[in-house]
Amino acid sequence: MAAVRLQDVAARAGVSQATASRVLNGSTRIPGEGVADRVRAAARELGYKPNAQAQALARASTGLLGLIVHDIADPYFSSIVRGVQTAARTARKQVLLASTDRDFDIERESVSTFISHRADAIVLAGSRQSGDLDRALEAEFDYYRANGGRVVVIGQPLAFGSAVEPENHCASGQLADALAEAGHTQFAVIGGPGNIRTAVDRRNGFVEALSRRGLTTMVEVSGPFTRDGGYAAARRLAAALQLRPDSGATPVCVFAVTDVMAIGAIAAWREMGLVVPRDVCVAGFDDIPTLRDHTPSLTTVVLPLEAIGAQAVQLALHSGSDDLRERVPGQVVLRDSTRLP
Amino acid sequence: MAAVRLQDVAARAGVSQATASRVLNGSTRIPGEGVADRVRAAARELGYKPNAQAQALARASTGLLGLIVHDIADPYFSSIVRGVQTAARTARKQVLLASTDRDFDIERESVSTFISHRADAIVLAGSRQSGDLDRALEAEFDYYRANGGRVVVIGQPLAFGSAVEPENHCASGQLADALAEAGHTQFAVIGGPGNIRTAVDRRNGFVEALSRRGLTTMVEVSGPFTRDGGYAAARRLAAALQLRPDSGATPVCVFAVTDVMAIGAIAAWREMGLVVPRDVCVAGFDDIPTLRDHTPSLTTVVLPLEAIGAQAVQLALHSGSDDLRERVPGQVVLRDSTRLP
DNA sequence: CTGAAAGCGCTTACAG
DNA sequence: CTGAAAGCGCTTACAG
Repeated sequence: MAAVRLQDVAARAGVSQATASRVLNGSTRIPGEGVADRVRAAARELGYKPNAQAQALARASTGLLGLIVHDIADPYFSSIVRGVQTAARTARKQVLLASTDRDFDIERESVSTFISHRADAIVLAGSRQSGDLDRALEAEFDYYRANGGRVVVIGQPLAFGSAVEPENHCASGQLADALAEAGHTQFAVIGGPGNIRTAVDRRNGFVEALSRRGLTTMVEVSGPFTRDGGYAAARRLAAALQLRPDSGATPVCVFAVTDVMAIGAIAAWREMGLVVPRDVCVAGFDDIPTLRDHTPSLTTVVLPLEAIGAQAVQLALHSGSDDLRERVPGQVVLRDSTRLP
Repeated sequence: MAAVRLQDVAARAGVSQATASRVLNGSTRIPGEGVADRVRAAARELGYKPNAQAQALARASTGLLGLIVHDIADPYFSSIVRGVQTAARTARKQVLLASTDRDFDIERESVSTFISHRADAIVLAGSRQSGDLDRALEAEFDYYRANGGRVVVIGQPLAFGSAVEPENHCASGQLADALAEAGHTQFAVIGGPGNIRTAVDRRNGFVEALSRRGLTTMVEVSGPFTRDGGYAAARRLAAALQLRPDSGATPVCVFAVTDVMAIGAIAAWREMGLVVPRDVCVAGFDDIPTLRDHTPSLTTVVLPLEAIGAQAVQLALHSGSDDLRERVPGQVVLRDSTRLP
């Protein structure tokens, strides 16, 4: 049994294929009521389903939205994807998903494949190298944009394309201020990869706000943007600061540039017998959903993750060749993990 | 600037379109070296990218894999999706993702859309109503399968299609046994929706294993398959059992049919001043990644979530019209949340 | 080994 | 308002 085609519907309704097409999909010029009804009835009886591939070929657009994330299992990204999904559904777009495992080769391949599939837009979530963008990737995007494709990035402003930009630098500064005003005097940082813009911005925003108050970080360590990256970095940090359980000393306040890293850090310290916030304090960034049930509750900068995903879809759907930029502020929330005695 | 077509490549290489097609995509009968090289060079110089839509129309398959989950932000599903992504990538398939928000209407629409896009296979993750499957959904699938589409479900065996089935009933029984052998004597259950097969199987497996030992649950409550569902159910359970902080009584052991619900339950109890496992014990199911950094550590049944996603892809890619069934055992792991004094 | 031509299932000017 | 026909960009028997 072959799939029923538009032609089958047309034959059954006793009209031409063009007419059937118009009543079933065409917007303007809907044929006379009687005809339209006959066509719709025929389509229903036959169980007609338009072939999206054929429609895409005949029309300009595919209705496909390409979405690329570093790791779909990371709560930061899965929250964003949720927002994208919801917005895409109301816009009647289908989402083509790629999770790159933080591998830039895979990322580039994904872009290439999405272009082959003629996605109407490509959303790139997760920051990239700052400075010189991968040459090959840029070439892909140039080609894509030249052919009418829209690209929007979440997290880093590229030299081209639209962007949804969390105010990482500014919000990190506000976090530093809030912490200092809460009485913290000693700071340290667990940063991310040096070629990831988001990591760098957050670290800089924090450190610069501190220096404005005449404060300096005692130590800085860094690692991959993952739970394990935070875990490993935290061990090095503990060694550097010679942290001891219940030493009685004023706890150092550590800024982990990501909630996920902060959680890894807390796990590492717990294994060493260190208690947060008694022996060491820590703040994160993002406000991933997981935090809700984490102990101790984590001080962080709240980012509206789902809304960010939805906004990316809005920018992606925006007709017009101009590139848009949407800034998203973060909100500092102090919780148990930075509570002073 | 229009996208470069195969014809452009052929012209530049001085060969026919058929030849260009064969060297660039066709498998058998690769033309002579010289010709092939010229075509490849032309394709590279022009930046040719095959139009996947056109290829899909001309060939039989689209290379698309439709994946439907209840909620992409739920760690259970995002872990599975990660496994699907990885397997799909190695199989060179693209993933079309739909997150339904646990709405069966949206689920049906997603299936319908995936069929329109002529996905080669559709993977449905998340259990459905047991018994009478949504009539409309079934009709969609019948049509789809009749046209060569493969469907594979994760979690529930449908009347048709392939399936990756965690051994919910059996593993829950093993969990009950392990708990009883650890010394627990009083039990309760936080179950899921009555029309969700997975929830029912897990509850039954647990309760039946208990009864084999002459034990009965003291109370059973249930709620939606979510963190908040577990939270609300836990409050009702606490009221029913009249749980009090530090009462000194032997803690009741509660089986929440999902880790996500168990985490919500612990949060509810914590707010009531109840301490796990001192005042109440709890075990979950799934072993979502989040558990790794949860306090207290949660007793659960480990399911290889990513592997399950990967297996679903294998079944989806399996050529042949026969339906396959893959059973996945769970492994009980006892942790702090059920530790007796 | 290579090419001319038909066909995949739709949409959309262009006529009537 | 409706239809005949061309075209979207590929693949693939069928000939040569």
